[in-house]
Amino acid sequence: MARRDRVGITDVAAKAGVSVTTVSHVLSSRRPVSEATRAKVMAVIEELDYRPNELARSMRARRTNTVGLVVPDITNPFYTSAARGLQDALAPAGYHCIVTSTDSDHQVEHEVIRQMLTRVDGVVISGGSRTADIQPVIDAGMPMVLLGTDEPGAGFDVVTNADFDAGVTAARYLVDRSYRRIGFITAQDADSVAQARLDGYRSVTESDPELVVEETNNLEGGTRGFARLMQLSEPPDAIICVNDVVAIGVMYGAQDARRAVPDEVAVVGFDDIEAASLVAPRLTTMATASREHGKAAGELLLRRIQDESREPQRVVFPAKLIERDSA
Amino acid sequence: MARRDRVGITDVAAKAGVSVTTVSHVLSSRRPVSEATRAKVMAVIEELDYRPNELARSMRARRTNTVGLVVPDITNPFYTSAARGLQDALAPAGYHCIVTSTDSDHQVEHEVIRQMLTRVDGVVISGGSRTADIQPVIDAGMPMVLLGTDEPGAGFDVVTNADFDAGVTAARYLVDRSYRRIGFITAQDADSVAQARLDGYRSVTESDPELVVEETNNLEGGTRGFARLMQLSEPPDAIICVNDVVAIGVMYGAQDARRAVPDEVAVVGFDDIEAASLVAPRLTTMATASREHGKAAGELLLRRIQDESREPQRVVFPAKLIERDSA
DNA sequence: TTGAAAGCGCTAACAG
DNA sequence: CTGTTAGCGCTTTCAA
Repeated sequence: MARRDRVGITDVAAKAGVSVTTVSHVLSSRRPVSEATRAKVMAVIEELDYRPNELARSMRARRTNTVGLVVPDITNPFYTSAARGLQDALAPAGYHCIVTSTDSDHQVEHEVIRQMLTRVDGVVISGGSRTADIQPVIDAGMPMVLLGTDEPGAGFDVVTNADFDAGVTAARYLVDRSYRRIGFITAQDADSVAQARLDGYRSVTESDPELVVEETNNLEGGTRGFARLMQLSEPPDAIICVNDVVAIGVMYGAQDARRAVPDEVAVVGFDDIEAASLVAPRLTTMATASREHGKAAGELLLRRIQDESREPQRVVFPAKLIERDSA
Repeated sequence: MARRDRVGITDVAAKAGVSVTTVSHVLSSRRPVSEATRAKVMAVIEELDYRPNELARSMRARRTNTVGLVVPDITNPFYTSAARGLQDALAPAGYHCIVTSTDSDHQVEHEVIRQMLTRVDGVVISGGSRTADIQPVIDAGMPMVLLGTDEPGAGFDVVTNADFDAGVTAARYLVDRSYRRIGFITAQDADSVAQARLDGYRSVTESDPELVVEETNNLEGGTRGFARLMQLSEPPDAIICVNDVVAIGVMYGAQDARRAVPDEVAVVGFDDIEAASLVAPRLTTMATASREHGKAAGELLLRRIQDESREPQRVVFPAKLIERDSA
């Protein structure tokens, strides 16, 4: 089955006995067309099943109605939700979205971004890209919003998560519920997100440095971290973990050690992954509004595309405490 | 910051003192260019940081190097992985991917697909779209591959999951391990995937109809289903669940009823969601090779774009048994 | 080995 | 109210 030759505006014009200009205008309503003509043209459009070629339109208008989304890995739930939120914002405006995963490879990222530049009206970039990687975007004067980064390099639209505050909220929640010694399990080579969460926690507890342990960023890390914390002369009665997987690991450690959660140790995680509500006891956690992040990024980007001289804006979403059974 | 006017091929030609034709040819190597000229042109390209406008290229070549992916919801892990696999296949070929979630709204789907038609070289459609919705794609002679559908409507490239076989494998695994009475919890208003899994199970057990119960497709459904199954005069010693969430629900039911998993009741799920390896005991499940699905779809699509008269092909992936602790 | 010029399908001045 | 025409930035005959 060969691709059928698309019917063009010329075909419509010919068949309707009018000029292409007129056809163009019945489509765009950018200038009056007599009712008779309009009807005739519409009939022909219908009959020929004509659809304007968006490519040609884009070329003329220098507007592609498409934006690019660059993420480390679309498979990461945070980015998945964000992508969905982005589409939520884009769809009503008739915008499409090209998604690319870079696996955090700067080379790939750089290349991908350059490739996109001529095909999109703007880009959403996430995953703490280095300034060097986004330089081409800046040079091209391409509308851009940074997602989930803490890049201080102001001058751009940014939407990000209040990770420090999330750390504060988690710690305070525990304090308010009379937990006295609160431990924290963080990840080895913590990224800025993990660091901010830890800093937030530190800001509310008079932290005994012993209470903060570094572990691998997985289930086993959590279990090990729990064991280490419990060996302290004064073990904690509550543990905050840098993310839910680690937190679940902690709960298994507790289970193995016959420590009741939350009665003997409370556990709080971050992210609200699906498993958080599926484990027993269900995990109390700080949820990131990832879909909202994406949506906000989309709205910001759309506004910037419309008005490139707008003042750069910074949107920060608070994490939301999801009270469940583990604390 | 106004969008800087992109430097075009004309600018390069002018600055290099050659014709645009020549510039075009040093880029495409579609005809010989003297080494001196080529060097000069390359130098100017470098200096001006010139990048050809892909839009204009696409328009001439009638090839956009972009494909569309239409899914019900990119947030569903199956589609997320598939999207990633699709990109895996596409990236080496220099193809990009426009992703759209339709929420299974036929209206949206129809509209989205029509919109895409002039912007992409092919589409991957998933989520059991009705024939009516994909009619525009067919009419346009647009290369297409159906993902995860069982649409018998042959004539298209299809990549799908061997759900029936997965049901068989799960049941047989249990039989081989000497479980005698195997129950199955399916979902109310089961879709074709659920139905195929159930059918596969039925084909290996001499099924006592009592052993198959319908429940809501969630954690509670699993727990309830477990309770119902245990009330049987001859309760099962193993339970297969239509998906992992239901299976986890079953495990909680078992826990509440003080039935040891897998010693008293074995549990097997489908999908291998993240939580499957995070719950205790870890859930044995039939994993769908979703990323491979997407990759295969991409390869099929690229081949069809190259050769539209190729014989339609059907790629079926077997589910993979992930042995863990629950069975 | 190189150029001039004709479009790809559409929109928007600029005329009637 | 409608039509003619000049491009958008590129590739590709056709001609030298």
